[in-house]
Amino acid sequence: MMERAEDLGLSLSLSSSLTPRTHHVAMQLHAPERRFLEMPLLPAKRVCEVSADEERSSQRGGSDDEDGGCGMDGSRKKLRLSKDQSAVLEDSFREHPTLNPRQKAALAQQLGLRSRQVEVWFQNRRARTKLKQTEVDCEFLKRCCETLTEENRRLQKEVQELRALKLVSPHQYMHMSPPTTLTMCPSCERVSNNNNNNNNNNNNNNTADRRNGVEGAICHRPIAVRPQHS
DNA sequence: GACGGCTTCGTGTTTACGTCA
DNA sequence: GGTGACGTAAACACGAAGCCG
Repeated sequence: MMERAEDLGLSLSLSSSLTPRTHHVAMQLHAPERRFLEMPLLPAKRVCEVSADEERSSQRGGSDDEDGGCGMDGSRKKLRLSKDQSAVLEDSFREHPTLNPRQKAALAQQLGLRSRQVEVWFQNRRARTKLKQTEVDCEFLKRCCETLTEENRRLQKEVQELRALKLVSPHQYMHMSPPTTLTMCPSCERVSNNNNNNNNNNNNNNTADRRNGVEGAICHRPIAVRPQHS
């Protein structure tokens, strides 16, 4: 079952997921958090019972198995989140791909989970989002590569034809109309006016592409222009 | 400025669980 | 109904980086 990109929060820019940690403490509760706090606690579908107010979230040493996480025989039991819990977490993720401690605690309390579980869910969620984004980027670059290969083939053919013409009649060649060389960047489909603007245009295009969610739309290729005949 | 402790994150791996042939 | 293969996701391990005293 494939999840749609929007379901995975792929509309979020990658950079937006990097909330500066310095803001964690300073951030105040705002609308989504208040909404979480106002919502009723959801019954957690648990494989084993864990007290809701457990707050030990040490990532190393204090494993979940110790702090109420099942597994009397040492095996870790897996909690399966309910649909409602997943929905709330998804909503929260759309609002904030990363959580500050307050948000995490509020979410954990609301869902009847441990902070550590919320934290792990967000980590896995970010990883899944990145994986999906990578797949999308890969697909995009593959298409770019195909386009460029095709273009390269066409241009090589054109060069061969021109060389053949030059051998036949240099005089005739000088009076020909310019060849139909590339005047448009295939990646960003922007027509070049002059060489000086190419780099700037390309950089701007990259920025614009990222804003539009087209990650990986990188155009470093110089744009060929029609030869100037003086 | 160097250092250690703490926390969080990204990344890769392990493993429990659900589904399906 | 039992079973093995496979996919998914929760949990974990580990190193990197930032912050703070």
